Amino acid sequence: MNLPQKIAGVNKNSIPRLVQYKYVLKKVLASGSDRVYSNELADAIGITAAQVRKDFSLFGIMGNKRGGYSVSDLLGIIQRILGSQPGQDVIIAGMGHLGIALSNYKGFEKEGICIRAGFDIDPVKCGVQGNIPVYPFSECEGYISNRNIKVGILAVPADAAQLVLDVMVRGGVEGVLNFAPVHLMAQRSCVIHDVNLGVELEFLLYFVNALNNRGGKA
Amino acid sequence: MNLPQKIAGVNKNSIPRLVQYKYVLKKVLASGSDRVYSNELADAIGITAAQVRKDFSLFGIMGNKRGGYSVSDLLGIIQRILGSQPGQDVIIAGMGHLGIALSNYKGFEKEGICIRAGFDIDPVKCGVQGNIPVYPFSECEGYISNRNIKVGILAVPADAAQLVLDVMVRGGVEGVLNFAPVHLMAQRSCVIHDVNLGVELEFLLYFVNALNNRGGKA
DNA sequence: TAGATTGTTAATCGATTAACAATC
DNA sequence: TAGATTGTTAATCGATTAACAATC
Repeated sequence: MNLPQKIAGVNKNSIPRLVQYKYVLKKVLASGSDRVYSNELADAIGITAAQVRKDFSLFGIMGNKRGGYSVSDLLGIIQRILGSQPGQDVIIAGMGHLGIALSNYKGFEKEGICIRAGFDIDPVKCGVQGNIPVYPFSECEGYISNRNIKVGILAVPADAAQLVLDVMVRGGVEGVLNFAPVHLMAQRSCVIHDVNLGVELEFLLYFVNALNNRGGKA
Repeated sequence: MNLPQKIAGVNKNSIPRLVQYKYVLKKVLASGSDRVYSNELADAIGITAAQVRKDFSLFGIMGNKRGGYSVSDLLGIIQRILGSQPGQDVIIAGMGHLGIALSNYKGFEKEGICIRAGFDIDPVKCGVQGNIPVYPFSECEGYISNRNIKVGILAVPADAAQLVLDVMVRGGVEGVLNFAPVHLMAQRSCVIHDVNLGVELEFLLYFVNALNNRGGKA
């Protein structure tokens, strides 16, 4: 199972934007202001004000016809929609540089996300890496089921990814963020969201190359 | 400037799929086969065969009404479309764990991509990290212009990102893969492609939370 | 040939943009 | 009030899916 196509008719593309609005709102709030306009939010993330209002409309978010939106109210509503509550525990399989980078990621904490532990087959990587304890991969399934972990990050090589996913799913994980460049299949119901860094870079290269071949040396 | 909206009427979503087809085709070729069917490609990346044929149709790629596609031919055509040629030089600004992870990324090399160097303000990070030389950030602009680097990866903290982008653009970069969680603006023409790992994780969390709130404890 | 797969067209679906009435 | 901003509807745009004729 990949991403579910539909959650109650919600525009899938609006979700990452809600997350971005949340980030911006926190900055605005920290800056002391409690009022924000749709065009300010739009500028802050590089979209149009109409898009912002449309997103809000889809989720029934209402502002004030005159005075924009209350930052703190809006933040609360968006956090509720996203399910951002304290205590969202996550584990990481594969503590290479990417795994460590994610375990160090600033800002997860203030979204209520806690990276609890890492797992690796390499004993050298076990112990403590950065902020989190790292255990042998053999303990992964038990850890997940004992602590009722719902989300895992897959940062292992491509050829190990399916096997590691199977272990995570057996442990009881319901969602996986997959950085391995392979298409995975979950045995049981588990949402898989793929992030392929190679594809992202090549996607960019396409546009750089395409623009050059238009202007110049094609 | 963010991603250009249109390159000659091409479906933007088909580009990352072309990259994925390329990966699959290389595997198939390595396995010794030189024939592939649209449904095989579809299964390998988790989409439908109709989507594969539609993508090909958009780029004028033709197979054989009976026998599918020649893997080697198809690979050549897709590589030409993507501009995958040897000698695509890339540099990285910010050699934290994410920067190092990217510099170690297997598989860039066989796509003709070469991560040439890293840059960091921290002298401790300079020298050699993994596979590439790391220079003081002060040398970044000169390096880019001297070596005619066209693409940069931004793996620095959010508050440094705009400044580092400005330097890269002054050096002559035409495309940037940005991992910093801020919306950047380029002075001159430069394609910016954002990858926000926090957003990706929260996007996944939304679906996990939403599915739970449907079935159970909402 | 008969069967299977392609390439393309038309239909559907979904997302974004534009426009504007409502209203504070 | 006059002006400005919202919330929503309609129009547009783009992407995916379905269907099927073409054909090897």
